[in-house]
Amino acid sequence: MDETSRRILRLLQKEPELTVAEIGQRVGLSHTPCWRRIKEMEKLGIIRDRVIRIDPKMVGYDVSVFCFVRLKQHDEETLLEFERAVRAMPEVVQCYSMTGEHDYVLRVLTSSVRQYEEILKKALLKLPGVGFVNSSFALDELKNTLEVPV
Amino acid sequence: MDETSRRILRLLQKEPELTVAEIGQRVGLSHTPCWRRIKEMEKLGIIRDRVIRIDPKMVGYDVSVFCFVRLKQHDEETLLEFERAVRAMPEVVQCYSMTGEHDYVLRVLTSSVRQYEEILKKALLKLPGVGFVNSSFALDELKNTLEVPV
DNA sequence: GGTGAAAAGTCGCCCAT
DNA sequence: ATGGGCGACTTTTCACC
Repeated sequence: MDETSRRILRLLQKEPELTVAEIGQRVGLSHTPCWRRIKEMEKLGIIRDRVIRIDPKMVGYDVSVFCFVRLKQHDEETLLEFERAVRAMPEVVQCYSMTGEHDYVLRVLTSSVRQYEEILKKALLKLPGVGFVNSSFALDELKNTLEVPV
Repeated sequence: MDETSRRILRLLQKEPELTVAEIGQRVGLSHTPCWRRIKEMEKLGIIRDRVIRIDPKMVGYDVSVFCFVRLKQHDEETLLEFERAVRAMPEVVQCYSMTGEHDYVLRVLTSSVRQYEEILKKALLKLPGVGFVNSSFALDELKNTLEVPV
């Protein structure tokens, strides 16, 4: 990982449409070595993958909810069950275990506040081991990027 | 947006490596109409773009911090300044304005707890209008997907 | 809205340096 | 390690149903 590879990463993040040859050109490499560096970074796991981004609002998900969860018990089994259940819920797009007053923070996509009620009552509060849930609605998404400073 | 287009979206999300021809095959279309549908969804903004995902841990960002911010004042100008400043900080990968006890929640990437201190003192606490900051560290990222249920 | 062929362009991989 | 060249494959366009 030298400066050239970092420049390639920056370009790939900023302008994902660039072709390998174009990236090579901008970093002063012909397409073969540039391609090899990209493949190497993929193999190492630095580059995880390429994904498409869908605009949630365009398909009916107008609301993002942050949902702070405390568990009743903290034994290994409860944790694993909870985590498995969360991963299986497609509306939950992010989930982190946390320090501080809450055990987990989730971000949940819903079409409306009303539908969030549903998800909360029917799914979130019924997740394995859940003791306490505190929800905050996102009024606006100011920033949501995958770009990592390199 | 009929069921066929939704199936295309699902495939694009689950298996981004698929070629247009393969996707067409799976949804019962030849490659041209499939391609036209994808382009249409891009033009409509349903498909925002294609991005590469870098593994933050692989480039030295081992810690995600959730940072809850309350502003001192809530006039238009303070808000806009704060939001502009947040967007300019590359370590801040997500920022939402919120209902509830905090005005904003940010997710911040750092290399260590120590470096977070730095960012907190030198940047976050100095953002325009910031009154109060409460930070929680992410112990583990259980889920972080861009997949939207369609 | 659908098909199929053909063009343009990119990638992936050989080899030489 | 880099650069050049070439075949294979994908995307994109086009003519037509």
